[in-house]
Amino acid sequence: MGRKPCCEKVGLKKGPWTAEEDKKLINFMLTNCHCSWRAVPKFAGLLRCGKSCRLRWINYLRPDLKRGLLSESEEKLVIDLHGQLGNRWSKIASHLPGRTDNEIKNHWNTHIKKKLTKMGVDPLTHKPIVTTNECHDQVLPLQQTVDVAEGCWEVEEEEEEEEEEEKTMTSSTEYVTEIDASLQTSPGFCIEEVPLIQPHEIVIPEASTDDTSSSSSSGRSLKTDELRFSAMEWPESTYFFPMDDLGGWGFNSDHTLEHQTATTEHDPWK
DNA sequence: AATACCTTCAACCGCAACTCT
DNA sequence: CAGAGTTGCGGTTGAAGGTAT
Repeated sequence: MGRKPCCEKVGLKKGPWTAEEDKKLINFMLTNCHCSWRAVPKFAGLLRCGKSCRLRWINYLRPDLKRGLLSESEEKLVIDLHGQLGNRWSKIASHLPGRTDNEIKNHWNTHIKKKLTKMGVDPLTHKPIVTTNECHDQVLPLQQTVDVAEGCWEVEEEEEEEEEEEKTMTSSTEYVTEIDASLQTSPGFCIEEVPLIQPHEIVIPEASTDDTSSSSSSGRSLKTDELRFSAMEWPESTYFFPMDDLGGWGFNSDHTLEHQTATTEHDPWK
């Protein structure tokens, strides 16, 4: 006898989520975050199983998610952590605020694996890929592995000019420590926890005088437009897009949620 | 322009771990 | 303590978009 399925699957929808479903889930999660996932679809009015809702929320809708490709330092950190932890993606993700295990796993499989292979490092073992017998069983110390990785990225930087980012870390291990410290000091927000925000608590900040916040600019300059809540402050990585030109979920001026498809010219992630 | 092939990543599935009764 | 229910994790799939021919 098998276990009962996590939910009644008959009549439940599968596949990509629609904007309407997203809206229902976000509205529900922002006001009723303390009920079980199994009950979420029922109360949120969704024809999905709880598991699917959980996945959608955690991997895509959660407001503290960072979007876009992993930065160089994040990639290095992932390699470093993968060397220590293996395919324990959730553990790795816990060191990268705003990133999900699924995202990191995907990025590893599509980008990092290739990069490591290209530079002669086995992505599974983190050992150099060798053909000569003399190098068999030679295990690279972790730091050496990372150094090799850094060499590769230096080459890449020349090819594609990267946005300058503060990379003062002398090693990825140090970076891990720093991130852990920042997590511990973050103002009362845990990735695993969704803060209870009532709709009336949502406030929109005054427009910044900073030119870079104008809607015509691209990329992370939108930071100054990020919305804040009176009850608490969302972490740095939280982005609620203004509704004029960016895709994704955002709040209208009357504080209602709305989804909008991005125009490619303004979508910072394209 | 049409087609085939490749890449990406959101979403699914099965199972293990954890929690509750 | 045992069994049922719930949650979380990691592997895998497949649709969509991009690129090559």
